[in-house]
Amino acid sequence: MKDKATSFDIAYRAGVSQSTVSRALRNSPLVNEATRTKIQAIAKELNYKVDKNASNLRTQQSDTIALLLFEDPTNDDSAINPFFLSMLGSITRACSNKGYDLLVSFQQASDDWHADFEDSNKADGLILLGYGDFVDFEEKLVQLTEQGTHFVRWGAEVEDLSLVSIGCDNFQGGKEVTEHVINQGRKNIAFLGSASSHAPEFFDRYKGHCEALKSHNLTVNPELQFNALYTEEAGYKAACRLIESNESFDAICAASDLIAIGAMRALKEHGKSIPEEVTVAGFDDIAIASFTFPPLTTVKQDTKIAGEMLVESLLKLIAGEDVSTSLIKPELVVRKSCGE
Amino acid sequence: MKDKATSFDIAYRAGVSQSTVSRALRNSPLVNEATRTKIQAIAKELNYKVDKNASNLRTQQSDTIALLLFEDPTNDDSAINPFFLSMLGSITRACSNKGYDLLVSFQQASDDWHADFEDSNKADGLILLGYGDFVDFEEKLVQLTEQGTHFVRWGAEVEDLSLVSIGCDNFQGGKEVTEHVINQGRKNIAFLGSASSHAPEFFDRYKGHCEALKSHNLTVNPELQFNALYTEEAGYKAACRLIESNESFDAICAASDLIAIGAMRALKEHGKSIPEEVTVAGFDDIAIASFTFPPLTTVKQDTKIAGEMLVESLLKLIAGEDVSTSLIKPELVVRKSCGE
DNA sequence: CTGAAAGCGCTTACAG
DNA sequence: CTGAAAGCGCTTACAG
Repeated sequence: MKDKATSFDIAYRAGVSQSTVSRALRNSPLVNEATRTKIQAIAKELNYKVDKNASNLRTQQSDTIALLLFEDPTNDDSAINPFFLSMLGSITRACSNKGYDLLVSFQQASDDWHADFEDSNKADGLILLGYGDFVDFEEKLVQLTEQGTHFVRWGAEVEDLSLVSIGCDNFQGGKEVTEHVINQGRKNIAFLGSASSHAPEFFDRYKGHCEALKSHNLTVNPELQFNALYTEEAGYKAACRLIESNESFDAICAASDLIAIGAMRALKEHGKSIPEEVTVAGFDDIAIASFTFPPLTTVKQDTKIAGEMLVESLLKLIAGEDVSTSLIKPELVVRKSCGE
Repeated sequence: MKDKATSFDIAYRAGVSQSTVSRALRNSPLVNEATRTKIQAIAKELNYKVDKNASNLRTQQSDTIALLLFEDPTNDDSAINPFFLSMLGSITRACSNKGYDLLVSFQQASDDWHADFEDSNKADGLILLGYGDFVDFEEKLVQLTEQGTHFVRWGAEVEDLSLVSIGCDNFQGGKEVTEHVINQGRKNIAFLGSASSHAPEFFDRYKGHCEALKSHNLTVNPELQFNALYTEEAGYKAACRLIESNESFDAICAASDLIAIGAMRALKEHGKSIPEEVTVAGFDDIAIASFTFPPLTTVKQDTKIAGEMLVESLLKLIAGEDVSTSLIKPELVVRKSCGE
């Protein structure tokens, strides 16, 4: 491998100063047209690329965004949650489109992740994405804000904290899907998913769920809510508890598709037909949802739009513009798991 | 936001020189224990982080790897292929474990992607991942090699090119799955997937497929091979062509799970029962494969191991060690789409 | 329009 | 064990 060319090499060949080379390569209008053309030709010929470490050091910005995907530590080695994987893809694409590079990092318990990337000048800003106990997480958000770090996060809006969140309107989504289930004639509807401030997204979906029940004059039976977090296994177990509880139920609204899929597995094992005996609905619309049997009725969170909004909001924030928290509209996707 | 602290700020507070600060923070054995402790305490207090641009510029390395995911340009805005998405996740995790950062970039037609990251000193090496016409792609690989870029790629081994590839033993996988189908009593087995050097992975799977047929004294009928590339839609269309061809067939081996899923859709639409009338097998074992109806028998490519091997091989390469191309063992995953 | 020069914040050979 | 100094490769105010 030959040594990399520097701007001095180009200057030498072009018979100009290194400053002029730098200007020409940045398309500065200060530089003479002919000189610029010549310099750019030489640069191309030498396969020259501006050294990003040097230019970033000089300009104190990196044109790079860091994506921190934090996960439940219990979930160590297993597959990444498909919804977040899809977000990862969409954010990567949105960054490419904006000419930014994306540094991706998975975070576990490490307690100083919050600042590393921006403080070490590797990224101009951060996108936070993931799950885990929100109460623990909140402290870190406060720290980040205090340090003046530029960041946006995916998730539910947080009261009393002035940070930019992009999230799905979970309340609305939970309400719409439950209304659909009610319209299919179901009355005893269980909710599988944690309903506490430790998992605010799920909690909002549950609140929307309850709202739908109330507005249709159905009673909210707390015995029909079972906690479950982020895995298919959690959904399976919650459904087993529901079945063994002897509460009567004819429908399940799950706080996520993965939970719904686990619930379907439990129902099948217990000989319950879907959707005849029990209908099942999910949330997220991950790719798998179209392929379950029966295909899963769910609420789509548009990851493509979400990724674009996260990136755009962060870039505005970095540019010093005002950015407001915003909600993405959920969309009911009717398949067959709640009847035709 | 207060200004970031530099090593000079720390030096000032600690009453030592900046060189000593730098040494202490890098845990150099040269530095006195007490001095080091003191300096590190101050650094922590000031929330100091080494400026990576400066240190990378100085050391000429970045502790960063770039992942280039190139895609078929026709596939512009749709979802990313789930198999590659899963690889992305596993590579990210493997990098984290090794203490490297990962720069992710999607590449389309752009014709000078090959060098950008390493030449601009943003990354120490490259991982190439993706699909598209291999013949076009090959030229770029040659260029990369000539420039002395450090890179590894996921994919089939390439003769005559000395580059490091990590890939699945596609021949073996194609052979095993076909043998399974034969053992289920099927004789007229169609293959859905391109069989040409433009898609070497698929081609190898097809070769393994043919080998299995031959070794069981079944004739290879070229009329039963239909081209299809990387999408569910392509699989659907190929299966339609198969059905309309009036060739008789009782089984389909697909070159990927996505193709298999598309084929299942076509079969169902044409009223063919799976697995009774036609069995279907895929390749990859993407997450969706367990949830199709019936669940898809397929060949697993272990993305977790693959990601680790790609990262480890690249790090060795960067360190100047010899690395050999290697193959990952495929694993037959029997579900119900080929009968019990 | 161009050049000489300073400086971004580190790491590390050199000298002690 | 520690410090003074050079230098990594750029960008950009300053002077012309």
